[in-house]
Amino acid sequence: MNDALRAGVETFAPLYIEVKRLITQGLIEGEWQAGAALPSETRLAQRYHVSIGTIRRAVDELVAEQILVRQQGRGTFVATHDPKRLLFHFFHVVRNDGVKEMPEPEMLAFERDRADTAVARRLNLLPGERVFRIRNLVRLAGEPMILDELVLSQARFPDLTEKIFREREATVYALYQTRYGINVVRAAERLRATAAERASAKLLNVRPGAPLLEIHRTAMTYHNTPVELRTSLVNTAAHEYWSDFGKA
Amino acid sequence: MNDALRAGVETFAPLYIEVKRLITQGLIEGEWQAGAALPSETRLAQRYHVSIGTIRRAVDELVAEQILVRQQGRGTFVATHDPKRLLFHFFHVVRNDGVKEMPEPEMLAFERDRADTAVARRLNLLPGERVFRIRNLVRLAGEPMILDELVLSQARFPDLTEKIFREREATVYALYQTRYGINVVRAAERLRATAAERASAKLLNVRPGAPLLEIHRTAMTYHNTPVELRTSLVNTAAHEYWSDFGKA
DNA sequence: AAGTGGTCTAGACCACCAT
DNA sequence: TGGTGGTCTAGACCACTTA
Repeated sequence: MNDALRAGVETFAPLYIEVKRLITQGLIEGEWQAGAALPSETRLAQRYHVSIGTIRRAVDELVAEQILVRQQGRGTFVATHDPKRLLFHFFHVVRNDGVKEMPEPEMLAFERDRADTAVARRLNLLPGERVFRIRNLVRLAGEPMILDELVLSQARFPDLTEKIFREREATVYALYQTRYGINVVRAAERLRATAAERASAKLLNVRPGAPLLEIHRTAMTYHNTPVELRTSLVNTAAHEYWSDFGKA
Repeated sequence: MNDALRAGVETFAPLYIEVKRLITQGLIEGEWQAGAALPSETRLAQRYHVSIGTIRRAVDELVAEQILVRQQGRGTFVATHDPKRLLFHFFHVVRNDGVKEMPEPEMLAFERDRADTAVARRLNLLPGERVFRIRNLVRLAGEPMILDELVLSQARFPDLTEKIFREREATVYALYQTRYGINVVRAAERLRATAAERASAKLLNVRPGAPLLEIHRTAMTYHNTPVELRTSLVNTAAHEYWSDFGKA
């Protein structure tokens, strides 16, 4: 594109970074929906007036970030939130012997609330903005194992109701993606050990004061924009949190 | 290299993977020591009879794995275990407000033992092989915060003594690297919540039964070969474990 | 000024998938 | 058979470091 696309951009970046930004923009604007195929690399090269090598460099990074998926001979696709992706990329609790079990969530409460300063900061909202608070009990192999609370901006999920959330057919992130066009692409997690309070202990079937793993997650969409806060309490008597999935 | 280097290799892999393997082999054999510069990409291309593009592809991956470090205009270097690398890549405990504090370890015990079946499996040893067990109390900002136990194969660290370990000048991984030529390049960690036992509680200055974060780490060198097991007990009253460093 | 890594190009050939 | 991604090449030019 030789400066054509760069015109008007103050700060110059490598071409492949610009191309990556343009592709991401297309994803944000819904030009390519989840599961859809992108144009072939040849066509993308024509469209952005760069060589195929530059396209490949940009797509390489989006594939590394698990935003796109390449399939040789078929094409390049927008990653979808199927159960497999959830398990491998966003769910890190594993049985002691290494077996991954599919989480089975049950909604306990669905409330409307307002963001305090901490929530506002972490969700990029103003203090006092409306949020949903949703509590779930998650079972593994039928046993209650995780208690979590989600916080979402009402502005971002305008018509979300308790019924929609409870009766969804797929994972929570698939709901965000299909109904609201919000594609969660990354999650940052912070962990600590804590003691079970009476209410949590009862739900998780442990004694009050028992050690639980507390996980604070911020789930993000493109450009690291936060869209969901989640606090999980995990009974790690027979399970562990695996910190390094995926690498080599 | 057009099949020249591939001759004798049964299972064909892309050239850049072969080149990556050859460079890694050079690192294992000590051809390039920690901190040293590799030959320039032009020279590597000549040496392995491939184009510069293929060299770059191989080096790209080693850089992504933090095994090599590129510096434009200067060259490509073997990553060293300086305090900064430790903090950013291998030490995930951070103060609640996000400030990273440099860990200050104090050796408590240095013992010789034999591997039980679990240790043997995780360290790729035979049950009964000799190991070191080293316990440390780690302070953050002067306060006791982490209790850890390392398990190392005596065969891998032949002349290691209590004195050498205690009087080392740099980090543990720098010691492995400079004295034994073992470069720790990756660590896998599994976490759980546990209750403080009497002895640990006393050392960490918490009450018995207080929740502690238990971290099981396997530190690995090239080809995911395990070289160190480490179990840490962390007081997370004012600290957290950050799970996703480094990404975007 | 010389040498290094960083970007970008254009094109060849291969492996795989759909039809 | 035609289209897709995957690999590999050769070379140009740029940005940065060192001397």
